[in-house]
Amino acid sequence: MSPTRSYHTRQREMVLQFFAAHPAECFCARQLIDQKQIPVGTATLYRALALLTQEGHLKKFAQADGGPAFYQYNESDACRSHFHLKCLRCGRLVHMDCSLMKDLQDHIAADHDFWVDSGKSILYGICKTCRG
Amino acid sequence: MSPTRSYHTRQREMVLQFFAAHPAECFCARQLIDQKQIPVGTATLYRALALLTQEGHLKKFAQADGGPAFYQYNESDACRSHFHLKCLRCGRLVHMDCSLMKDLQDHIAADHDFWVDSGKSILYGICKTCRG
DNA sequence: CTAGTTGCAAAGAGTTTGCATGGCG
DNA sequence: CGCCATGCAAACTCTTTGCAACTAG
Repeated sequence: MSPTRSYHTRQREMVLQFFAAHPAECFCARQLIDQKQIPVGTATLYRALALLTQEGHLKKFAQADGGPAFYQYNESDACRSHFHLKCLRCGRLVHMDCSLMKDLQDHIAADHDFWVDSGKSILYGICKTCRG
Repeated sequence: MSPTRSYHTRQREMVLQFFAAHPAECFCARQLIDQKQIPVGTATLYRALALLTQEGHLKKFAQADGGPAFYQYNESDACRSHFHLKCLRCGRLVHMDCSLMKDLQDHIAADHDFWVDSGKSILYGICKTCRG
C-alpha cells in the first residue's frame, strides 16, 4: 500500500525547483533525464512526477498520438477556476481569466444541459507568436 | 513508404461498421479485440484505426493517465467546425453547434491573441444524465 | 498479375514495479 | 531506529514494424 506520510528529499525538491524555474514550459520525463541537470533515476523521476501532480504542484498533459506525457508547473489553485489555451505548435499554456468564460459555462449549463469543468478543459489552437 | 491507393477490405469494413453501429460510444483497441465480434489481428486493427482516423471516419482521444487511446465514430465533417463536450463520468461525447461558440472564438482571437481550433478542443464536465 | 493487406511474432516506446540499499526525521 | 525513498533492472501495457502468405482490383 502507499505511504501515510512523505519525506522531503533532495530529488523531489530538484524536480519541483526545475519546473518552478520554467513556469511557462512543458517537459516530458525523457527531457528531464536527457538534460542531466537533475541527477535522478528514471523510476524516481516518474514517482516524483506522479506525486507532484497528485499534490497539485504540476499539471499533466497526455498526447493525442500516444507519445510521452508532458508536465508543467502549476502556479496556483486559481487554475482550477479559469480556462487554459494551449498552443499546438509551441506547447505554451496560456491562462485565461475572463468573465466571458463564466458566462459561457452558464450558457452551456442552461441551454445544453452540461456542466463544464473549467479546470479540466483546454482549448487548443495557435498562439500569437506562432501565428506570426 | 505508404501506399498510394487503398483497397476496400472485409476487416476495415467490419471495424467501421462496428463504430457506425455505436455512434455514441468510445472503444479502445483492447475492447474491440476482447469482444471477439471482429475477427481481426491486433496489427490490422491498429492499422485500420489509424487509417479510419486519418480518413475522418473516426475520432481519436488520448487519455490523461497515458492509458489506451479511445476511438469514436465521427458522424460528419461538420465536427471540425463545432465544439465537443465530453462527460468525465460516462464518456459520452456531445456535439455543440451553437453560434455563441463562434462568438467565443472571435473574442479569444481579438482580446487574447489566440486562434482556437474548435475541432481539436474538448470541454470536459458532467452531462445531464450523470448529474441526475 | 501487381500492389496493397493480413496476421503472426518480435521490437519499440513509455511507464511501472520488485527488491535490496540508502536516507530522512 | 523505523519508515520511506532511491535506483537498477525486469516486467508491463499499448502500439508499431518486419516479413511471408494472401487478396482486391
